[in-house]
Amino acid sequence: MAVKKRYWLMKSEPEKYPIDQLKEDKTTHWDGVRNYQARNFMRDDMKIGDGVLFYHSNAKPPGIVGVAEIHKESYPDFTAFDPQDKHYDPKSKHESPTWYMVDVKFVSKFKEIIALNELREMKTLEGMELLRKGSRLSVQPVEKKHFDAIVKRAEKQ
DNA sequence: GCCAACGTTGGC
DNA sequence: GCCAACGTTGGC
Repeated sequence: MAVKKRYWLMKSEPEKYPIDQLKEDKTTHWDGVRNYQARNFMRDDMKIGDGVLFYHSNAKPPGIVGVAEIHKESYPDFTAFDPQDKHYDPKSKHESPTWYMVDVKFVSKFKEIIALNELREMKTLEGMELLRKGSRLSVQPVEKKHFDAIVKRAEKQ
């Protein structure tokens, strides 16, 4: 029985991993998330085929740049085991990993970024987590109506 | 570079 | 369990 498709937003700094890189790679593993709430979404709730809004953070301007989808469900984030890695976490053990990641697949890149200031002006996005003051979660759920409104907006570009 | 809004750590 | 100090995120 198919489970209802869910929608997400995932942030990436374009200096580290821009959407163009995902387009080239086609799929990638989403490593380096070190926040428990974000981890729980990835580990427990993300299913193959779920929709993902790809957000560029720490960018000029910040905003949503395209769509991806969940390509592989959660498995241990191996970068946490590597002492040489920036995201190394000695608390995470192979037998009981602390951190998990998923694989995402490129779907589309918007013709133009939908900048954060534009998103804030869209009435249809009222209540969206991303737009909440102080929102910092790098992996967050998105309501279908919000996901659809953003994709629709992108199609009008 | 500043700083608000968190999240984490560790002393008590 | 409380909470001050500290670290991080990320917009501006």
